Amino acid sequence: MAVVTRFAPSPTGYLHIGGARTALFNWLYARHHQGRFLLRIEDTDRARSSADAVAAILDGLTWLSLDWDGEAVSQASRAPRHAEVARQLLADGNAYLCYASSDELAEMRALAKAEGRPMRYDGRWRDCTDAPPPGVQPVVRFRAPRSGETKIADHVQGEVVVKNEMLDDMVLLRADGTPTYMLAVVVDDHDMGVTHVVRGDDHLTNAFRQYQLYQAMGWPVPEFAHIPLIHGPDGAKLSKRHGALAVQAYRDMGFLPEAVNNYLLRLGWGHGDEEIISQKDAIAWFDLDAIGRAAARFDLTKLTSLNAHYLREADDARLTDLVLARLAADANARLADTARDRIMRGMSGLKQRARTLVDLTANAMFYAVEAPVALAPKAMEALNETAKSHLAALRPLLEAVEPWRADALETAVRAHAAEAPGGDVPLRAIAQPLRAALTGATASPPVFEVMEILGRAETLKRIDDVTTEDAPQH
RNA sequence: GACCCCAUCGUCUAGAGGCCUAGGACACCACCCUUUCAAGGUGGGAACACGGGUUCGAACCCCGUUGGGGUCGCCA
Repeated sequence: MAVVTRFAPSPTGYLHIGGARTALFNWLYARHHQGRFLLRIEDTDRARSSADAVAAILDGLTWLSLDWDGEAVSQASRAPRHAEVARQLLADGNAYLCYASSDELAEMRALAKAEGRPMRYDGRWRDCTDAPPPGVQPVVRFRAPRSGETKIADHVQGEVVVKNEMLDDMVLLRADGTPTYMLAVVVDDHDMGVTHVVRGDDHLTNAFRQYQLYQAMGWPVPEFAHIPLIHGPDGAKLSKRHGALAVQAYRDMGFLPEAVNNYLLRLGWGHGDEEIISQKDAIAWFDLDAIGRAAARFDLTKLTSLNAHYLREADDARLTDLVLARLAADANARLADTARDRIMRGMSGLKQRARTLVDLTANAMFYAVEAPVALAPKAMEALNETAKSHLAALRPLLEAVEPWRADALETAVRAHAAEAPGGDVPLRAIAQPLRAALTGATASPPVFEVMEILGRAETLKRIDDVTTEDAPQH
């Protein structure tokens, strides 16, 4: 049978990093088996759902290139079908009407708490033949088995058993006739042909009640895989207030989607000693049974390291576009006409020195702007009097170098350093001031490469800017 | 509190009774390379939570303890 998985977020907020991992695992499993990966928006709680949240979720999945098959299903739109199933359950005696008021429920809750046991509906309407109280809209409750036990063979958690007496009669249809999550998720997963339910292990206890519902309807029960939640760096649960950022936040921080995917994949899943895993390999290797049972902590440093790797591998033109877009958003950047061309040509040298797109953009700034460049404090320090005299002595030589290429420039400057009056000067005594003058920083791509890309005129202008008395200071 | 789940370096993990004096990655330290910074190379410190079993033999199996986590809604 073809594998069908689904990702079923509720649109009450953005797609956070934990949800993204759940989506990734579902996607990977489906693609591994050449099955289908479906998307269902669980919006049965109308009050808390929003179109913005749906848009943010779709945007997040798209950015991670987790494409879903077919149209995203709105769970709310399927309410009539949910009600239909509830009616069938009622007709079959697997459900009943419950007229208990919220006050009565609150009493049960209070009593349960006082007695130190979990809140469970006491089933007072389960077999009640009394006349219903006037004016009360009933809810539909599931008639859950009261004895025996329910067993789930979970792909991650293994075999988990719970005594049926621990489970109460859950609400299927609310007083207003709308379905609850428990009913909707089972009906939809069944109707959509979902074969494997992969979700956070906060749903593990729900799985038992859902299992019973499948049984009551006589439907085949899907395979389950409840994956551990992601924790924050301090081991506490990752919450929106505690590091569970929207995937878009990682995009803004300058991470590449492939790095986020690789990182998320390695969080709770491993394949031998493999660390850098391409999407192709991930699809080939992914397996639910290899998912770890313990919760993992989110480590931004490791994500950053992975990102640096993917940045180095990324296509220059793609990175140039990304950097330019960030530069364009920076109101302070005075972009030169040649910015794109220079950044594109300098990208291979730039990208291997950056860990995020934020770094990359900052480091590309000296290529993007027109002279004079802003000097960082350390660059200013490097440009002391000795350094300036070296630059001044170098200037006429640079004016004459042919061709204006990195290799020729390096040969010329090295020769000049070796022939310097008063013994040879170490190359760095000249290269560092040059770097400071040309890039405004003390670290950059190879300085001769920088010179070639900037061109003779721009190079000389930048040298003049720092060797002239009224050089602009920033 | 009840029920359920989990437990290998700081972090992510490999490990499915002997291959483990526990491997890899990130981070950290040192050295090499080097025009800077990265990258790369080499080396280093760093873990089987604890206590009982079972076994010729346990990181791997069992029990308990401790410590984490999850769930207990007419939310999803």
